[in-house]
Amino acid sequence: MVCTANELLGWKDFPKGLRVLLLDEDINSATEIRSKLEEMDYVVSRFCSENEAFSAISDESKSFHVAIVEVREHNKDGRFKFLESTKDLPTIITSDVNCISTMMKCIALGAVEFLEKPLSEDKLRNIWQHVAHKAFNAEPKDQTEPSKSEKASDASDVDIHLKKEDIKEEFNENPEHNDVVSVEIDKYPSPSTPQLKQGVRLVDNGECHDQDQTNISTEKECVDHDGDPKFVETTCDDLVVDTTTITITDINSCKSLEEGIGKASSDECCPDLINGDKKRKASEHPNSRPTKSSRRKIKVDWTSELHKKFVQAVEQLGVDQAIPSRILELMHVEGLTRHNVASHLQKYRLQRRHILPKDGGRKWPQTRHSTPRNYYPQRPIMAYPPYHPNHTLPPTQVYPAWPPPHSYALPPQVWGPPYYPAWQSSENWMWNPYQGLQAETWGCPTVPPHTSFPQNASQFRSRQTMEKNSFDNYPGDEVIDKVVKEAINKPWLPLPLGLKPPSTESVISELSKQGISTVPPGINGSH
DNA sequence: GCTGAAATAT
DNA sequence: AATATTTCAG
Repeated sequence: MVCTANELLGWKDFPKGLRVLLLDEDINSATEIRSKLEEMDYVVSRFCSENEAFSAISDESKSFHVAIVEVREHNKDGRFKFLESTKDLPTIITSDVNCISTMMKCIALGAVEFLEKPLSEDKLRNIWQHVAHKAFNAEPKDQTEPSKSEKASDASDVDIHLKKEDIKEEFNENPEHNDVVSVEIDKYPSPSTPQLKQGVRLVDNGECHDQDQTNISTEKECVDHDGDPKFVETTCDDLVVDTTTITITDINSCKSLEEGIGKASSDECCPDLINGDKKRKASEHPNSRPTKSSRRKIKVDWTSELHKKFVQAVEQLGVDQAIPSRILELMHVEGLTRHNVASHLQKYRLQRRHILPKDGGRKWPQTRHSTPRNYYPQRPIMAYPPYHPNHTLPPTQVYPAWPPPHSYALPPQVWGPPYYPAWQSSENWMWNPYQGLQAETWGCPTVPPHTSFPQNASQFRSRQTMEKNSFDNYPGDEVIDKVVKEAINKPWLPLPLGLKPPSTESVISELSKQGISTVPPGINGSH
């Protein structure tokens, strides 16, 4: 009875000649359907009762590829029986009464599709799909290869299960419907329409069995990915449910750890905390709160803010005196270790060494969430935050004291940007108020090209002038000479570490000479 | 015990 | 490949 794939492949002009069993009491509708089907070169046998249909089916000489069965309130029991008895025959249910519970039961009993009357040509034209689907679906069973056949039946089971879930879910809101369906669903062994399958897959959220070996592992992978520091940027887009879940988890863990901070966090805290969790899990008891002694060190994410602090400290000490322990002291970041600082300092110095000899290397590898800030041909870097209409900030907010008080309250291993004005997202952090006034990158304060901000430019030019003065404090050599020259010629480039920034007083006095009287607080580490 | 450099890990 | 941590000699 069931059309095989081979048959289909050899079927010339498919679906012409498709034999359709039509079970419809209503002569008018039956006639209409028949004529439409016959127009499409389908072969239609119409029956008024199940018994007639049964006998036709049992007649070896006739075999049907697909059935269209009309269901009404008074005949539904018989139709249910018909469905149960003809599970191999793809059966389309049709009715002019759109009773969802009846239809659902039909579907549960194996009907491949429900079509509401009247049946248009469009609806009827593609009924062959069920035949094809059945044929291809049934193919493995016809073959002797055990593994394949097993797989197929597994898949079928999954589908059934999913369908069940689907139905239950859909019926949850309506208990009355629920028992109609639930009684017999379990017996349902049979075909599903392509549509159903698709629907099922869409509904599939990974809760299901079998297949879930795959799903689960995928999910695990996803989780692992999420544990990766890059998670926030690279989410598992294709697994919506998983992503959402993980994201929520992330947010939660982030929040819980943030509670100690009592302030808005940056995007960055989550990945790192997650990362830390992951590491802990990998090396210790999962879910256990890590004790300071036992846990492996959590990787410090040197965010731009943290690094800013670092550079601040280094500048404050001067390169010569900048040693890890003192930097650490000045940074006032709880949980940060001397080792962390030492390591960072090492990198800092190495990079600096690489930078100093020539200009070409004036780029620092950017930390995550950082954006290259050295050359922005099309997007000048500003030393002041843009004046957004919605963000009229008081001066103290634009130039907060350094370091901000919050940072002292940071819990261990949380070094998110310590001070983020509400308007400042990680995306536009480069507009931060310190820039240009503090060397907040690797000794690379970013200042606007003076064409954009003449006022600032003159400010910085004057700073550079003064730097030349302070340069006298250092033993000169060709390299330094070159560097200083360059620093003067290119005031927007970073101030070499070997050059100490001028004192606040001298800056103020210089600025006032140039007619700039308003100096925001917090400059040059003066808090 | 600290520092800085190198090695190693992620 | 970049960057953080760990190791190790001084």
